[in-house]
Amino acid sequence: MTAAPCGLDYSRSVLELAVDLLGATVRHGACAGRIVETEAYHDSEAACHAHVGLTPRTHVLFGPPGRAYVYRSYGIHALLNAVAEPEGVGAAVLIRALEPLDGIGEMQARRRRERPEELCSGPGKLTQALGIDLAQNATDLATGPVRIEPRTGFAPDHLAAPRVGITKAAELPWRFCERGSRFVSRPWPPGLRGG
DNA sequence: CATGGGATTGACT
DNA sequence: GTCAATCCCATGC
Repeated sequence: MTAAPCGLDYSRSVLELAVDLLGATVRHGACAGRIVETEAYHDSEAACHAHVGLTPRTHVLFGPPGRAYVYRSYGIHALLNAVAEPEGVGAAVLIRALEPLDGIGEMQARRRRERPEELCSGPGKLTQALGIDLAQNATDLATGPVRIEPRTGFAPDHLAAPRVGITKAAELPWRFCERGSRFVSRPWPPGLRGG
């Protein structure tokens, strides 16, 4: 038996952090959800924004671990990441899906959807549901407006698979989902389901 | 300064 | 299955 972790170490390997964030809670205002899907990004591979080096956009990624990296995707959506690894390394974990916990009425109003499965089952959906936008970029995830509370107890059983929606470094299995969750952004390929 | 490309989503055929 | 919405920012001239 290993001891249950009592905190999150954002400075560790982005792959380890991506798994460790499964089961953690994201909270913003009155809304909160349990992380059921993550993806890892690292400056050593081409899908990561930090791959181009230090620019105004990637400044946060290369900064201290444990901060939020929020950026606009396709001109429409805000996507939430947790910066990982020591300062000087550009790496982050993309939060891709949550299981809604608190403030569900508020999430339903923002999303204009009723079903819990449609509130946070995607990286753009969960930021809309929780009211997270670019104003929260670079804020501290332990003390800032957007907080991540470590899970209590053991890590959920999970599956690894290739990341979604990228064209570069698409072969790396750096997507992690809680096994059996109905709140993930999209179903697993046939044959992998239930693992 | 002009251009092009997205770590997406929802509506539609 | 296809496709448009819409904006930040990296890149190139």
